[in-house]
Amino acid sequence: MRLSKNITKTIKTIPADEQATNAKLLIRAGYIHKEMAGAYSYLPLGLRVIENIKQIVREEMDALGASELLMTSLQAKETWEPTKRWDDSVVDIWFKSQLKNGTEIGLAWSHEEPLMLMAQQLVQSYRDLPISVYQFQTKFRNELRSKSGVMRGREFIMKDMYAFSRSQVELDQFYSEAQQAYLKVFDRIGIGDYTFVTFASGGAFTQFSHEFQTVTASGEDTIYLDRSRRLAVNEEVYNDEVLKQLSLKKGQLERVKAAEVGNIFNFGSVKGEQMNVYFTDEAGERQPIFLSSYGIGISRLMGVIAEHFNDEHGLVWPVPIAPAKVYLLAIGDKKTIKTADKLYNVLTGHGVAVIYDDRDIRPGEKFADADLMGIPWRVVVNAKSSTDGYYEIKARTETSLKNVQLKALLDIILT
RNA sequence: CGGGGAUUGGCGCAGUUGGCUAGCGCGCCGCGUUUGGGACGCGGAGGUCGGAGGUUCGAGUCCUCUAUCCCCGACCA
Repeated sequence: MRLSKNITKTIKTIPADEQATNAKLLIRAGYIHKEMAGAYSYLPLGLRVIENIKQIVREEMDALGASELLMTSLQAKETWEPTKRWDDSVVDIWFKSQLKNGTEIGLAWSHEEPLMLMAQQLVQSYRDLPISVYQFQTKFRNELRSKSGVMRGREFIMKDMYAFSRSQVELDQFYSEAQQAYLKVFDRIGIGDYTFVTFASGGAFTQFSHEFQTVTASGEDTIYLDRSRRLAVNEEVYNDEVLKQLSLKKGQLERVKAAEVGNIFNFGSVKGEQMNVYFTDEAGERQPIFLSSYGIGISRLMGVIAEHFNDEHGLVWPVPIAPAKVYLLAIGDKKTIKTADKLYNVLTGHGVAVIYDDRDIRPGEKFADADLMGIPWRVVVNAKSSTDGYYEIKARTETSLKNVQLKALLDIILT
């Protein structure tokens, strides 16, 4: 990406209508644009981060054997009535509208019910099971109060996966595999060390659901964390009995703020019974389908990571999700620029995502923007580079510079 | 939904007790000098003060209503 072609410009002043660190940084660096409270657009850089997160999640979900689909955001009233969840007094975050003919519709805040209805049609036999699907979808939730930048929006991107099983045993098996896959995702994204499986309220179906909570001061949740066991309990279910049940010791627990980046639910056969989704087993008996669902807040993750990884100069993206691996800039005359152009092509040719600052501005601004945008590697081509073949490279997380030749440069960047 | 704060060029802000052509910084445009950590000089463009109504000779400034944004709380399948 050539910065001269990018619609985004970094800004020095902090947006007055944002308090949250993630929003301030993401807006200043040109990753997102605020449309209204709780609704943000993803600009080119922000979209790359979103896509990078999605790709990691996609790979891990695929590894579980799930297949990707994409459902509609428009939902029918009838779909939600069997479970009573169309009712505003039961689910109070609906955005509702209607068709020209007066038919009521809702904007998707979850896809559990529509997915179940789809399964009713597509899944008939035990031979069709187990099966799991997932999607990256925009969810709409009419929050009374959205806040904290992209961490709690009225519109956000979520990965939701649904698994259909033939029995509780089969469900539990998948559930624990998915849990491992989730840990792997957060590891790969760069927040594995700060993200913990957390026991939370399970709703009407089971005693607990499992959340994945990332420790951060800006989090909305309070959890009690046992670091040695890498387990936590959400404050909402925290009591002596629960501690005993999980054999957690009060003295070893830390009370910390955290942001929920994932949540997995075990619905058992309840949903299948409620919505009349059955399959025929080996014996020819009609059995309710077992459902479990698995969410990851994709856009919230971007916010949580921005909150966690930054310094006084700006963002500091973990390498796997950074919008580019390299921030390339030239300092010097036309000949230097030509050398930088060449290097840009070489790097791009190796599949490296590069932000090439080809703007006609002073070096200081480029350095400042490289830092603010939080790109992992900064490569400088200077007047000498074209003659001696050395390029300067610096990591965003360090202050020391290295001068290396192309081969060494590639070694550093490609590993 | 309860409480608190805010709304003035693209962004961040200042505008004393109501008073003349509404200012400043950043950004933007032009010319020149600069070029390894957000340069500098000169010259420009751009706002009718969130919206509606009112008080007044006169309203960015006072009153009423309203919209939006931020924060705290409540809420969060």
